Amino acid sequence: MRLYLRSDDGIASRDAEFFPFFHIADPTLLEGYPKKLWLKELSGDKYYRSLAAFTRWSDMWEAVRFILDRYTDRLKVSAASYLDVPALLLRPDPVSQYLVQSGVTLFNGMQFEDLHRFQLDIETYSGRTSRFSDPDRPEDRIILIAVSDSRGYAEVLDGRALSEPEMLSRLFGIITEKDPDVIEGHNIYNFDLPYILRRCRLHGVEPMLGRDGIRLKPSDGRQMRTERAMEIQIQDIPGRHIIDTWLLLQTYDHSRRKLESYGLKYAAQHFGFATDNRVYINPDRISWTWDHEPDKLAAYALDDVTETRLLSDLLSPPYFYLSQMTPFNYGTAARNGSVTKIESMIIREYVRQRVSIPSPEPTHPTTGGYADVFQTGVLGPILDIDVESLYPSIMLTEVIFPHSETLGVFSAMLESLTKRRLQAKREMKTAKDTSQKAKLDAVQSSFKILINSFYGYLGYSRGLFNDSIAADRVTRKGQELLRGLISVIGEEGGNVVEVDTDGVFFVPPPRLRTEKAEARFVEKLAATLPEGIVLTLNGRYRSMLSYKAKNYALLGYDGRITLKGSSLTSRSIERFGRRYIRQCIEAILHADVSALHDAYLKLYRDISSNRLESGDFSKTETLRDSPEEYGADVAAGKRNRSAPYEAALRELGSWRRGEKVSYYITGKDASGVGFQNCRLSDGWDPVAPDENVQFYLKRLDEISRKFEPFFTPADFRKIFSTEDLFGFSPEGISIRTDSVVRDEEEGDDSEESRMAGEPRIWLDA
DNA sequence: AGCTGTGGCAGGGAGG
DNA sequence: CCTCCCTGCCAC
Repeated sequence: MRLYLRSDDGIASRDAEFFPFFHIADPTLLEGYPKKLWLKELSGDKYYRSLAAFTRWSDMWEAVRFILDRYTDRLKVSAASYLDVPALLLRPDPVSQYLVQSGVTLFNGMQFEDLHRFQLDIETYSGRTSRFSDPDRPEDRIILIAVSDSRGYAEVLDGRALSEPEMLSRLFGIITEKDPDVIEGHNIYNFDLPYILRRCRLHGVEPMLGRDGIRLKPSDGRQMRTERAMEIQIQDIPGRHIIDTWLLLQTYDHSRRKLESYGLKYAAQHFGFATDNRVYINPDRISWTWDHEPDKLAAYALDDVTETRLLSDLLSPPYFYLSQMTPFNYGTAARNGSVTKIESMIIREYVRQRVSIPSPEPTHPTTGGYADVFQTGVLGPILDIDVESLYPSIMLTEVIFPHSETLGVFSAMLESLTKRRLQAKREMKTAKDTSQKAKLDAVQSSFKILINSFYGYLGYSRGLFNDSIAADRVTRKGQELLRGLISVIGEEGGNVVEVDTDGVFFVPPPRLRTEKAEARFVEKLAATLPEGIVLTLNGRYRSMLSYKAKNYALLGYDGRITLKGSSLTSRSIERFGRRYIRQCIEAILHADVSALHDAYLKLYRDISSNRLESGDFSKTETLRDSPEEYGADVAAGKRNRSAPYEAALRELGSWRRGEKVSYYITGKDASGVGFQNCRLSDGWDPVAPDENVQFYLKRLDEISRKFEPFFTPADFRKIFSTEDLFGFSPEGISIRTDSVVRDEEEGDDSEESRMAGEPRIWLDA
């Protein structure tokens, strides 16, 4: 056994802190030890030969004891349960979480196609209308299990022919027999697997999903804080990898932001692999369909697993290749963040060179992206340009890297990944074979995933090599580039409408008549940027409705309208409001003032005469905090009472963190306090509607007020009112376009304006 | 154990 | 009334 400790020439800036680790390498000596201890990746024994591991299993405990003896006051020691790691360690804080691999990587030489992938989807029954099926309620249960695999197999286990325990046993039988490497599902982490496990517990069936049983992780419940949060109960299915296409879809959309929902059916349509005869069933009609058209439900479930496989075909390959670059196995690589991956790669080099690792520095608030709106109203035509990979490009051209990272791994990695990505993209273009093309595309996407998080790492408070001053320099440079671009566009006769971080929407100079001329103009703009900063034309639009910063609508040359921004699209706006906003924007973009008035009038009448359904005026919100946390915060005066929580307290009593509830406002007048006048939407009765008409009419007017800036006050009052006894006429009403006046340099408070221009970073004197 | 960042808009309640 | 604070959601 060799034990490496930080050497005196280590690079940690604070000498008092260091991180010992041990490293033992020689895989062959591991043979003869119990499989359970050293087999983790069970895609077939042949892949284990490349695994580095401890010389002897007992060495690990020897090392732990050694460290404990010396550093017992500082180290919180935990034994890693995996042996596919040659180095581990144990320290008070972050490093311990990283599995460090020194040499050869898992899955080396394997292709994505080599994996045997298995898809799984369950349909469940709910005895109560419009509530999710609950695995802890005896009346609720699994009614169908659809399975398929990447080798053409597909089957539906049917609750009509089999009891629930029989279905479960059959499922485990199939999995054991097929013995796949990967189990895939849409939202499988949050729904299918936990549901299956709970039912297994209920029936006393062993959940034999893995090659060696299933391992559970007690949920600590602390993970619900973040957006991506989930209540993962499954730590691992030994021997198999779990791929959740729902998670992959979110990650995919994080950088592209094109998806309106993360539903499987929506994704299948978005990516264009939904078939014409696909069966669609409204989620809240599943139980009804089971009672009345069970065959239809079976067909639906089968379509689900098919689409899951196709979605996975598209989204999961990059993670397979990431597992070849990082010390994370396939399933983990598809689940953890990219910052973790980058850091593990850096640490790997430090381990290899036996240089110690610094601890994270406290982070300071840093400058962010530059966002601004210069014009509001309807403008066109519009060009959308953006700087490609703005922050990574700045880091490379300006040579901005963490100061504590002395080996230069960070910059070398970013450079090499960028180079290799470009190369993969080039090869992809010339590749003849479609499967080769697909592989290269996956490889270049996997590089992109890493490249995009180098900047984020700088400001990440728990990054071992973080450097928020460097992060601030990057964003400042980004702001500088954008401002430069804006002024050049202005000088050339363009009219900048809206800017955000790395992109600009502008009206090109009127002298440009053709698409070609626009492209040449963009090339000219690109030429004004420094070497290494690439500007591209992202899109062309017939017109744009500019509302506020980060809030706008685009009308494409194909007639399609896209809305952006929380004030126009947010799910926290009632459905009737979102629909109404879209109608209004469509009308404004087409300069159809009558349509605006009609939309207002119709909605006004629908609300007044209770013609809307609860789904139209309900709000659906996530209960992020548990009943206890909410109660405590309210009692402590840290937060106000709010309608969704109060309604849930009254009607449900309790809930799980992260559960969503729909509620609406009741009562007679619009001035009441919301949390005292609300009900869960389940209780709404179309025969005796009790929604607060006055309140929702007020909401209609509030929402209408968004369009105030586009009209003169008199015109606005005419359009958005019901007072048209003598008929409404759009005559003489036009849509306003305004330059946004900003009160810079007002001089009212010189201290404040000076501060605004100052770095937000402060350094110790 | 597992967790990238900042900036902007909006609604609701409490308190001046 | 208005302002402040908190929370949620969204753009990049």
